[in-house]
Amino acid sequence: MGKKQPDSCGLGPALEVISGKWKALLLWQVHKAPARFGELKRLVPDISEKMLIQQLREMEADGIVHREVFPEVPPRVEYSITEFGIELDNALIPLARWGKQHAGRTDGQRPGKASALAPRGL
Amino acid sequence: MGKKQPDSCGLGPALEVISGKWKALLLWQVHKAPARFGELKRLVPDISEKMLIQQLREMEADGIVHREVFPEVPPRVEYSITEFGIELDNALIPLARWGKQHAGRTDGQRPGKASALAPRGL
DNA sequence: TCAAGTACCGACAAAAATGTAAGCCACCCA
DNA sequence: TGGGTGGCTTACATTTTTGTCGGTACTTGA
Repeated sequence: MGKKQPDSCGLGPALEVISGKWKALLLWQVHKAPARFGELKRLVPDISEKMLIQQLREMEADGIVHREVFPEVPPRVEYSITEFGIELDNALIPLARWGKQHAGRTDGQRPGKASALAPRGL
Repeated sequence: MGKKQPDSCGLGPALEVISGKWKALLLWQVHKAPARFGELKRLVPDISEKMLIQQLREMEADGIVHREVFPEVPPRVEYSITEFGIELDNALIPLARWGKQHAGRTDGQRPGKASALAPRGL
C-alpha cells in the first residue's frame, strides 16, 4: 500500500462482498423476501449451517443484509436486505445478463471447476 | 443437477469468470491495451508467473481474452481483450460504481481479510 | 421422559486457491 | 562458452475457504 494506484475502480470491495460460495444466492433470497434462519436453510438445501451463518454474518458486517431478533418464544431471527444491498443487487443485474446471454461459452467447459464456487442455479 | 432450478440468473457463470485473485485486474489491463506476457508481469508486479499464465489461460478458455503468438524472434505473445470481454467489462461498471460509492463501509473493517482476494487497487 | 424445533458455536478435516522456486528451450550477443 | 531475455512448465508448500459433525440452551408437545 505504499503508492496509491490510480486504478481504484471500486471493483475490489464489490467483489469481496459477493465472492463467497453462497452469498449471491443468499442475497437474492433475502431480496425476494425477508427470511429466517431455518427458512434460508430450506431454500438453499445444500448449504451447511456453519456456512449459512458465516456468510450471513459477513454480509451483515458488510451492511448488505440486516439481522433482527424478535424476542418471542420460540426465538425468531429474520434476515432482510438493506438499501445498500438492494443497490448492490441492481449493480449485479448487468453482470447477470452478461452471464445469461453468453451461457454455454464458459459453463460446462472446464470439468475440474464449478464445484467450489457457484453451487448451481445462479 | 437433478432438478433445474428456476433461478438461473446468470450470475453463477459470470462470477466464476472473474473470481480469481487477479482476473479483474488483468482484464482491465488488457482492456486498456493489448499487452504481452512480460509486460503484464511488469504492470502487475506482485503476481507470480505461474498465476499470471494460469489466470490468462482460464480467461482465454472463457473467451474473454485472446492470445496470439507472433512467430518472430524473439518470440512474442500478445494478450488482448475480446468482444466478449469488453461486454463483461461494461457489465462490471455498475458494480465498480457501487463499490466506489460505498467504499469504506466494507473495506478495512475486517482485519483478517483482504489478503487473498482483491490484491489492491481495484 | 423423550423427541423435536429454533438458532446457533466450535474443533477438526478436506478441498481449493495461491505462492515459491527451480528448470526448460530457443535464440541473441559478446 | 557463457550469460541474458522471453514465455513458459512443473513439483511442492502454504494459505484460504468450505465442509462434517457434534454440542448448547431453551421450549413445546406426546
